[in-house]
Amino acid sequence: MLFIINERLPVMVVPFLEAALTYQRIESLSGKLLMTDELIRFFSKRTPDELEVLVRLTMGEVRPGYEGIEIGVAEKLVVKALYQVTMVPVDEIEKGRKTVGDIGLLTEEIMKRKMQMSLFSEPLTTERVFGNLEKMARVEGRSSQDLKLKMVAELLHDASPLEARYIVRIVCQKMRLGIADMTIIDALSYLFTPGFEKASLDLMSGSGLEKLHPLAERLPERSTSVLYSLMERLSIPKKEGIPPDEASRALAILEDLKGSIQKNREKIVRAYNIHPDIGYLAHLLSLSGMSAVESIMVTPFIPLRAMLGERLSSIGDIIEKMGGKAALEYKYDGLRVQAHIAREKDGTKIRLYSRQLEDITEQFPDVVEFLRNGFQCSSAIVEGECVPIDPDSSSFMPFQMISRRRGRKHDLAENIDQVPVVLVLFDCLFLDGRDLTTEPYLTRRDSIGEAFGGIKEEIDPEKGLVLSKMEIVDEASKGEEFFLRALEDGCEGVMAKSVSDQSVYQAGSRGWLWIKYKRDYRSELSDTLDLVVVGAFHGSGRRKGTYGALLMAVLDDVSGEFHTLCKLGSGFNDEDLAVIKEIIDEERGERENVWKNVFSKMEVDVHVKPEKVLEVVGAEITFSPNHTCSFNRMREGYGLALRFPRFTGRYRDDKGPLEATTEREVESLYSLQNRVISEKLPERGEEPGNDHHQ
DNA sequence: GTTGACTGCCC
DNA sequence: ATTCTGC
DNA sequence: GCAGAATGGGCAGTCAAC
Repeated sequence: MLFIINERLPVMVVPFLEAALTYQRIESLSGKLLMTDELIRFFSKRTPDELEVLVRLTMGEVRPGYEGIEIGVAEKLVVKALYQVTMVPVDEIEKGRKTVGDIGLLTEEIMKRKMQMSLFSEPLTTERVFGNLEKMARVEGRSSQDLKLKMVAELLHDASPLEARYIVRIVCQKMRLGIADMTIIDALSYLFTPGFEKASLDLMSGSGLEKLHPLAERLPERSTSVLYSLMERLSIPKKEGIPPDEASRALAILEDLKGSIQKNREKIVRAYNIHPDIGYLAHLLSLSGMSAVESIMVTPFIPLRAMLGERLSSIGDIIEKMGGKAALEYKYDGLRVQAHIAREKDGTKIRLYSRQLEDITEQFPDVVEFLRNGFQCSSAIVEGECVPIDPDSSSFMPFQMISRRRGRKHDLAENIDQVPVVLVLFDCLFLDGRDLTTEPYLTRRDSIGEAFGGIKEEIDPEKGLVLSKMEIVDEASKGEEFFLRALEDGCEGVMAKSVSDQSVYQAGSRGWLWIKYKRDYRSELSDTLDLVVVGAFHGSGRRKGTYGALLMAVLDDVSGEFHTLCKLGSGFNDEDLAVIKEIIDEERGERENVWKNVFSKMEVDVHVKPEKVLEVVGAEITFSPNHTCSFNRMREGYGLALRFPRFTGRYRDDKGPLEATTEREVESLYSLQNRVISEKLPERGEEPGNDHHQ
């Protein structure tokens, strides 16, 4: 199935300018329907191969994400290429990045200024752009950076400024058009729903609809706006001077059509969720129509998109949302793993996929062994969280431990010894040839036991397979108790799961059948921090012209220095962004003037005098190689940082920088973060709060 | 051979 | 991961 | 409520530069 586009025939001739103009129009529009119309127009009347390439380009990809093919080019390399093409000095380009806030737009501007000489260039085709992207993804080894750079430069050289904008964005995989996978699927569902032509003819042939003929004639364009405005006008027949019975007949035809589009959209979405490659689906649709897409089924060794959960901040709300009853499961802090297993003639084949569906089998041979030993059926897809454990105490280790295994290629054997893991299973999506994604939660959970007989909720480092701890609750107090126990046992929180008959596995979507509930969603359980702004970073995209993130520090009240704990870029609304810009522009200054008592390893765009205090909340304190809070005090060579930091919306104008959270306070939060919980718990008669951070 | 910038992918 | 926004 | 786009900490790998 691995093919190389260049080798396919026929050669396509879609000018890249057409793509660029389409993208430009999409960006300038507001309203998803209008954007969809542009896409529809762009995608229509293409061969299957052309369509596939156009879809991939629009997604900013060469191959589906799960194949793990990397272009390996991002902003820094683009800056170099841009320099090669325009001879505008790198530091000038860098300066522009800060004011323009979008590497694509910046490229366009610089090209406009500097490119009078490219009259002899060859017009770009989408094929050529795509072909170069593929080459970029393929090259590696010595001088590969140079080659990639040359390929970007080559495209830029032949591109008009507008085309350059999008080449750069495609290369960096940041299209920011306001459309992405779901809107492309929308467009495809319009394009491949049959019946537009017939509806058009029907409307044209009826009597009394003459006023609508110009629109009805356009139906085969498959534009959303044509369909919607026809329907709107037919719904007010009197005003339009149309016979009511004619109108309702016509309306019924269009309702019908709209219904089919909706149904087809759902079918394509379903296909996408169980075969997450839109380029492939587009090709298939173009070649064989909807029926081919409908026949796509859940298949071992094709990873499904993971189901995600919504969030709520109280157990009571969760139980209410789920109709009075919910299953609560521990939410383990590790790597999400989708395991595909099948017995074959020459043994049991097993592959592991990450949440983004990358193949991570090679990094976890121990997990593969656990699965092989425990598996009692013929084929299955199961899902779980791979968590690092301390085998002596059977307690969980911090997330940072397992990060050391993810993606590792070297010294695997030692690494496996250093970071033992177990796989905590929580779902079963496929068993012995049967697709279970449409079965309710409790059925799927039972199937885990069927696949792995004797699997238990207790951690068994030898066996390596664990069933996620679960309890069905119908009152908040019971749920709270379970939640606190989860925290005590070293988990992030709980995942509530609907136990209704409708509780299917919603691959790829974030619905209300699963609801996340974490400690830091609850203010009583997570302390907020009052941090001092010491630096700022220019924003990009919709944050251009304001600061995208701030560098935040604590006070070391012994030395009077400010030490950094995190950057902060989440939790700001538009007003906050504007206010913060003013604050910073007031306090900013030259490094040597304003950073006399600031100790930071991190470079910033703008140095800020430690003055303003903002309230920040995060999930937990971790060791940090980048931040200077408590540097060398808790661990040699490391400081402390805040995981998942965000602004609470509260400006602590009542506090000066000397009243900010101190380094010592952060240290004590770090030491206490696992114990505080157990003090709030009733006795359990088991081991006391396990301080799982060694 | 070692280091550091850059990139991509985990959360 | 979390959060905000436009529709 | 959905889809999209801002942003966080931190890890490993790759490659260029030393």
